Amino acid sequence: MSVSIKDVARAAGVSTSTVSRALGKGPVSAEVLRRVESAVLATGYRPNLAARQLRSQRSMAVGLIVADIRNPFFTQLSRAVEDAAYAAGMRVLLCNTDEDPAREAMYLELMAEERVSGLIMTPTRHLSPAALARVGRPVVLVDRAMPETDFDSIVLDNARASAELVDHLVASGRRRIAGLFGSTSATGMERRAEVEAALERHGLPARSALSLPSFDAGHAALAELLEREMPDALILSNGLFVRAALKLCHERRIAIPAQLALAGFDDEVWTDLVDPGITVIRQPVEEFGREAMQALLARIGAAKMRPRRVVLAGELIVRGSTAPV
Amino acid sequence: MSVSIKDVARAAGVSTSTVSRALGKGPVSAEVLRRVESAVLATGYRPNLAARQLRSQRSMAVGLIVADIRNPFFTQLSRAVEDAAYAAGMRVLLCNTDEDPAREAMYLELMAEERVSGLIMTPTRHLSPAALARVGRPVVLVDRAMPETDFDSIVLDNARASAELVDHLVASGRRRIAGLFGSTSATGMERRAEVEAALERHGLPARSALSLPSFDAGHAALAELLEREMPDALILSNGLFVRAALKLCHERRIAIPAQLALAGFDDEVWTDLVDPGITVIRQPVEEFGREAMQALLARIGAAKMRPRRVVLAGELIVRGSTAPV
DNA sequence: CATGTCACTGCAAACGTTTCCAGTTTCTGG
DNA sequence: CCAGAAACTGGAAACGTTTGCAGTGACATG
Repeated sequence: MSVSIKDVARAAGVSTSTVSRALGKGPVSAEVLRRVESAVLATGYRPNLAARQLRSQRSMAVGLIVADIRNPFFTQLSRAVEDAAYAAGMRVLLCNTDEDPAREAMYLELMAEERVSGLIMTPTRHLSPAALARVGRPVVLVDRAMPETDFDSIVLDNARASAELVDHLVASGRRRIAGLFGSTSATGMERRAEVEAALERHGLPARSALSLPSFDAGHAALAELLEREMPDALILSNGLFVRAALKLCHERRIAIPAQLALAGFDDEVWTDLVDPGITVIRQPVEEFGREAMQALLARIGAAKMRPRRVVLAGELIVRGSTAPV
Repeated sequence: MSVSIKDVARAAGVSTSTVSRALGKGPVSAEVLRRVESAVLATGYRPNLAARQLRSQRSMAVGLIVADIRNPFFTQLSRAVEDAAYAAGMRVLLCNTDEDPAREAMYLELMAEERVSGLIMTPTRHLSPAALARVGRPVVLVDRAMPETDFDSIVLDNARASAELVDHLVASGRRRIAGLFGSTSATGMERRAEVEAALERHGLPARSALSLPSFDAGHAALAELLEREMPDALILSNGLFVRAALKLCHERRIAIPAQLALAGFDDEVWTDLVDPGITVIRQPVEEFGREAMQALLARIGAAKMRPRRVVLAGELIVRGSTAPV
């Protein structure tokens, strides 16, 4: 049916071992190499990756587990990871957990079955390090990782970014600052803590809420938050929440920035298209992806290394949504 | 090293064949099934997918080749495909061509090597049917497909959508209607032809330009287009172009809809957050993905079927960007 | 000339499954 | 009670590679 290495060997008049070595990096004579190459062309041979993987016990595939690819942050991340992976001759298996620990666990299983050579993921808060270790492959955590984790991790400097946001809002005259943070991730928790700490440094009260990181959940949480006691500024811990906040302001005819200032994480494509533009922390997402892949390849190469943590700085982009009143 | 089916067989006191049947759907006694299941648990066995694929010649993976996952249309599409695929017990291999025929060809090669059991793709205009057939796997085209293609395809009713856009703009008083269309896809070509036909039916002149489907290229093309002769309405054949047009209007302080009406394809998340909201054709993207996967599975099941074409209707969503002046 | 080294090659054994085949037991109908 | 079918099981042969081992010559070194 399909043409195998045997057909190539026959066409080139050599053994299958020699073909294998000619295609790989084993030592072969120039003459044989030439014959094998033309035999490959003549027969239209394509190596069977399953056979190769079975024999060599290496898969040339990495897993990428994110919450939801439709979140632009993860979209960008995945694209960067794919590019880096293909450049290194590896393929990517993408999974969406929808922040559901059960799906997360299922996909970890699947990755183990696939014998991926490594794993990049944005874990939920509920994933135990033990479960992660049980996968038995190198793992790199991106965007979300407890500070004291045993795995390599690439994260934003959340302390600095949170402080910058708070400082900026205070400088622009806001005093009643509320925040909404993702409830499922270590990152959400971290940003909340850092925002509260920064507020405390200014001697201001902290009003923070948690929500599942989805547009609808965020929208509902914000509605409730604004209901209780109207703040004069809102800090949103991710792009979905920023969008939900903006939508809510439109619906309630809340004037930005006059009545309410808006600032958050993630510089999505539309943040400078709306009026006023939204003040955000831009995260170096592409760099997250590249660094993650690089860390993973290093880890695959040398399993025994102390876990490495890469902390990247965000960039505060000031727009009209936080203009002084 | 890793635990194989042999270990399970030994633990359960049966042969490997029986374990295989117990795990698959072969006939086994209840007693043996029980023993095998507990042996699997006890040993922590995970089937080796490479071995399974090698032996059974089936890969349980489908390829998905799109232009760029960062385009929200493809993001949504890929998510829908993934969901449908995982539901059917299949994995997805995602590739981004960036509209580059060379990369497209390379990924087709790769898919062949992977022995994917099927392929879903949004081809560039330059991909020859012959090259596609050479992959030797079932292929389903999504979003982009010549009407007379030999492959299954899922497409938008571009004729109707284009006519609706034109009719709406004319009804709202516009007469100098220009369009920008993606140059790399059959869809861009089709929409251009249909828009021009609709304009002709109204006895109006057609002014259309082509551009690579990226934000920057679209932005540049639009700048040039507006330079030459200012239209009173713009039709944009994809979400990137809509965004580029809006950005350009902001930069040039062109008033929407007073000076220029904006309408296009793809209802991205921000189209109702900007002011005025953008009039668009909403495409049933999730349905594209589901239908594509379903068609692919059908085709995998029965190779010999006449090619089937699914045409889905878009929905015109009228917003302020095309309000009558 | 003897010896060792080196570059190259082929043989054959894996890698972990599934599946064909044949064999054994148990059930069913007459 | 027998024949035949049906249900279940194990043995062994694949699937297409890579790779350890051993063998061949060629060539340099002493």
